[in-house]
Amino acid sequence: MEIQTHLKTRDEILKEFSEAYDARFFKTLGEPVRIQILSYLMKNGRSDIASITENMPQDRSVVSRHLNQMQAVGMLCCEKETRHMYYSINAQAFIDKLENFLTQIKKSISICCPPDCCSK
Amino acid sequence: MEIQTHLKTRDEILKEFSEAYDARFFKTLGEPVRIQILSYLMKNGRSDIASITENMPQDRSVVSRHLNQMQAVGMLCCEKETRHMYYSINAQAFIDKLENFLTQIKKSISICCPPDCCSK
DNA sequence: TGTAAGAATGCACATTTATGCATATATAAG
DNA sequence: CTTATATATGCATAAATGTGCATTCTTACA
Repeated sequence: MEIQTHLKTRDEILKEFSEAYDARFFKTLGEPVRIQILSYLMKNGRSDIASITENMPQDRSVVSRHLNQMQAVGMLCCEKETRHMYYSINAQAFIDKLENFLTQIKKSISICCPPDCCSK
Repeated sequence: MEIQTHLKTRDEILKEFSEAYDARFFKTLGEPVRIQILSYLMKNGRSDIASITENMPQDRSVVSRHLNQMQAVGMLCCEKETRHMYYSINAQAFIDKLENFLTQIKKSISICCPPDCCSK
């Protein structure tokens, strides 16, 4: 039985980094329009699509699609009530995803990077 | 003189959040090809463009442009030596940016979000 | 000085993505 | 049951982005 079975290899660390990475999540974060929606929800809380769209130049259908995408990647959650679709920030999932990625990045950089990796 | 001059208003918090947000940075993070480059640099450290390109299907010029963009948003740093352009992860700047954004998100959500904001 | 190697840039092209209109679906109200 | 409202979806279009080839630029080396 090996002594260091609990220690992770460089490859394992890098694999965990890759697994913590969600391209769609960051693509979703990369669009200013969606950050504007996020700001609105932080300021006004749970809102329906019509309310969110009032402060934006985009068409209602466009905002609807953005919201749908943001929900799909775990940033928001939604509930249908009567005719309205209410969206709110999925704070826990959102922060968890960012924190998890940050943790993996830190681990990968500290363990995997050779000394000359991060010069300057 | 007011008592709470050191306390930030909701609008100030949201403004700080907006300022911590860098669309280009997250757009850069959203492309899997660039994450592949990042992984390579984590594994192999400071490398020139030719070496990085060896393990990728993309053309050298394409990789060159990705690297340039990653450097522009603060993820990498580069040094020209003789004919070679060496890139390495700008660990401090990279992590700082992510941590700063995460901090602002947390602040904004905890202070700005109404109680019903993050239901479910 | 001429040649080769590494990288950057101009350009064209393909893919992705954002957008808005028209329409469809679902639900509330009269 | 008809109409109005809120949202979702099909479709076409425009803009952004990724890609590769050809060329240029810089620097090392013969």
